[in-house]
Formats: sequence, structure tokens, C-alpha cells
Amino acid sequence: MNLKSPREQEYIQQLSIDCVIFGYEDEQLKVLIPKLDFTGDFWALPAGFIQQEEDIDEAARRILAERTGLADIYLEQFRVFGTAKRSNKTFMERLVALNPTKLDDWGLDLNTLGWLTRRFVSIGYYALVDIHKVNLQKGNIDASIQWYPIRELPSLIMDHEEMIHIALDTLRLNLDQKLIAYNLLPETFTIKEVQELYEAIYERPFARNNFQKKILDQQVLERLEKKFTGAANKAPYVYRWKRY
Amino acid sequence: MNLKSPREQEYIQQLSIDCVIFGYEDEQLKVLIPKLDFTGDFWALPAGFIQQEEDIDEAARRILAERTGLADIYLEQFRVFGTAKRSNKTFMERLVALNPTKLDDWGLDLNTLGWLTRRFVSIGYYALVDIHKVNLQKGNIDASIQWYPIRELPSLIMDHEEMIHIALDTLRLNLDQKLIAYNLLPETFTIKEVQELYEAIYERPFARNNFQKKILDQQVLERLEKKFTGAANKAPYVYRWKRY
DNA sequence: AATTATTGTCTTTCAAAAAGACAATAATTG
DNA sequence: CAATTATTGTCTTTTTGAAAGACAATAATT
Repeated sequence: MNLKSPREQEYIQQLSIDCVIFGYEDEQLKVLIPKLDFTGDFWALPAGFIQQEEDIDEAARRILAERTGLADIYLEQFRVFGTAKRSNKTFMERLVALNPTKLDDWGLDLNTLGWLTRRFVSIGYYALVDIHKVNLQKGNIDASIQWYPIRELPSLIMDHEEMIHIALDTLRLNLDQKLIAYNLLPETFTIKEVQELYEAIYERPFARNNFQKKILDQQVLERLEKKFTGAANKAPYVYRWKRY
Repeated sequence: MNLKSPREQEYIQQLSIDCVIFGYEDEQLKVLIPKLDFTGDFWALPAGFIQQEEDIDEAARRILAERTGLADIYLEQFRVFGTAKRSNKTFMERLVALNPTKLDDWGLDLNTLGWLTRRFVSIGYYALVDIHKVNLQKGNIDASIQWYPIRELPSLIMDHEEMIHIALDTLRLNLDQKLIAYNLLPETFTIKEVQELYEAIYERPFARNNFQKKILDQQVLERLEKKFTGAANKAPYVYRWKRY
């Protein structure tokens, strides 16, 4: 949400986009969550509005870039959230109460507040990225952005926690078909690293021998040289995604 | 679309819902498409807007009921359509040109037209119904409603044809898991009828023996008495969906 | 009673997934 | 430098599940 200048006709009214960005680090699946730069603990998914002359997919990419600095990420719709009671009202009231002076600084007037506190329908998008490729930079309302393990989320505003869980379900359903995991690994990697990634996403173990076969049979990996780790064992091969 | 009184603040702006309703008849999958009651051949999916105090799922059901008379149908979201150029403008201009006098009758003024011809984001919903249970009644802008086989669609406005194809893809992906086919069959039916339904939806044949096993193994059917058809062969059993 | 078309179910075949087995390393140890 | 160790790459076997084939059991007709 860009709180600075949501002038009525610049954006579509009462429609927003929320982004669930999954990343992978330390063999764990994590979610990117900014903390808002206001007094009080407000964590919210990267979100924003749709400009009048902008595709919704474009808007999702722009919002993600503005809030986090992430560019060129493939985002995918997973669900629309639109119950009648779904509004920023409760959250904004708490924010206003805790930040009586700061609101002026942000250029927040009653008009803007009224615009923001109406009932909102939100389109949920999700993506997968490689945490190590990511250069985070905070947006203008985000004090700090952090990766949280999916089992250790902070307390999120509105229905953002539900959004994360539904995004995760969708990711698990689609992972094999769409190979979205592409984004999550470094340029080159071992099969074992792919397996650890899958195990983090599905939160369950896979059999080593069969996992290797399943992945290699897909013919999407290109085998490179061996990777010598210095350990007392056979060195694994390093792979990268085939260009096609 | 209720063209009669889309007062600005009664509905969420620039957000609509389109319904793709699949029905089954004569061993064919069909789609419910109303023809608009204007001069000129305007076919459009049952569509409408979301009231301020209404869940989007509720809105979808209301819209479907208003436009077609279908009540208590389980609808499911399948996609949001939201390219920047997506608007009613072209279609409305053609409609206005062909219906210079009729617009007054409908209470369409320039203000309303302006509201309608902006860029719209639309949430696609789909459902499956039993054509024989359906009692169609036209909404106030629909001259007639008809079921069209999915291979013989009329020429639809905007991106409605694309919507139908994406809805069909989603249906095929989800049919087994969600058993939405529930709605499509009469109260009691034979396995063969279920098979014909599947064959209509997937547009391909299934092996009789294995299909029977696959369906019965799911344990969702309750076997009733036999069905004597008067034909010179063994009578099939009649089933119904288990209540649970 | 023989014939016919179709159903319900069993068996066999084929294919894919899961589990098991083992040789080939790449270092370390003594 | 041979024995040891941990891990990888791959093959074989087992299990499971889907596809195909086979056939008896009808319910009416001839």
C-alpha cells in the first residue's frame, strides 16, 4: 500500500493486490514480510493498488518492486479474497491511535483515510525467489523487510496469515507441473540441494534414490563438473537448468 | 450486468463477476449464455457487480440467480481477468449505436454509461448444473437464455469466450478431486450415465470396466435397485450419491 | 430354448512408484 | 598406502496402480 498519494482516480477503487513471496534459505521455506514504519507492531504482506492503465499482472510486479526492490519476478494469481467485512478499518484505527503525529508527515488526511478504510477486495499473488539473489530495499512505508520461516510468522494484519497458507497449498499443488522452483536455487546446484528444497516446501522427506530419478527423468537439468566439498566421500555432480 | 441502476456507491467500482455455467444434456457439455435484449446480436455471460456489503461469493450467487433464475448453486472462482485494455467500451458503443431509443427506456443516462465503460477487472466463477433441474427465467436485460454446446458457441462480447475455455480447463483439472459432477446428474443414475458425463466433459472415451471400478472404489455412491429398461440385456443398477 | 446386447466383476498385463542393494568414489585414519 | 567412512550414482526387486482382456450373469427377443 502506498499511503502517500492514493488519489481516487489514479487507482481502481476498493481493489488491492497482496503478494506472498516464498524464499528458500538454510533448508527452510520462508516468506517475505515487511514491517510497517509506524509505532506499533504492524506486519503486512507487500501490497498495493492497481493503476487505471495497468494490467493486474503488471501491477503485481510493480507493487512487489516498489515494496521490496524485487524485479522481474514471475508472480501468479492464486485466489481472490473478498468477504464483505474485509477492510483495513480495524487495523487503520489502531495505527492512527498509535501514530497521531506521524500521519501528517505521511500526507495522510481524512480523505485518504476514508478511501483506505473502505471494504477491499484483494487479489492474491505468489512467487518463489532465491533469497541469495535478492537485494532487499524498503519501500516508503516499510521500516524493515525480513524473511520469516513459514512456521515462525509474526502476527500479521487482517487475513494475511490465511493468505500465506492458501498460497502455500497452491504452491504445493503446482510445483511439479510448473517447476517454479527454478527461481529458488543458485545458478548451479546438486541434486541433493533440489531435494532439500522440495523437502522444505512439502515439509516431508523424499527417498534419495527415487527423487534423483524423478528429477533427472524430467530432462530439465544439464550436468556440469563435479563438486569437491573436501568431505570424505564421493563428490556429487553439479547441475544447472537447461536453457531451451 | 444490471444496467438499470448501477449507482456509483451501491457497487464496488470497476470490478465485476462473470459466471460460466456448465450444464449437461444429450451426452453433451453445454454453457449457459443469455442473449441481451437489445437490437444486435449481443451474447454475454451472466455477469454483474458486487454490492458494498456483500461477500464476493454471495455476489456471484445473487448475480447468477438474477440473470438466470438458478438458485443454490455452488460457484467457484477460477481466475481474475484484468488487462488494462479490458473494458465494455467497444461493446457499449456498438450497443448504443444500434439502440438509440431503447437506452432511455432502460434508464441509461450518460452518467451510467460513463460508469459502465471504464476499464473493468472481472472475477471469473464457474459451476456445473443439471440442465433438467433448471428452470430458466430471463433477467431484466436478457431477451433469452440458452444452452450452447461447448463446440458451438455464439459470438460472445469482450473476452467471454476465453473465459469459457479457461473455466473448462479448470473444471477438467479439478473434476476428480472435487466431484463437482454431483450437480450434473439426476437424483439417481447408472454408472454408464456417469461415464457419459465424464466423456462429455473430457471429450474422450473411457474404458467401461475400469471406469466402473474407478468410480465405485471412491465409495461415494450408494447402490439402489436395478433399472429395467425393457431392452434385451442385463439391467444396470441405479446409484445415488451417498449422504454423509 | 437359443439369441442378443449390455452389465458386473475377475484376471492378466503393463507401467510407474517405492524400496532395496551395491559399486564408485573422495577424503581421512592409522 | 591400505583400511575406513560417508555419500553419490545407478541398478534391481518389490509393490502398487492403471489399462486391457476375458467371461459369466442377466433381461428381453426370436
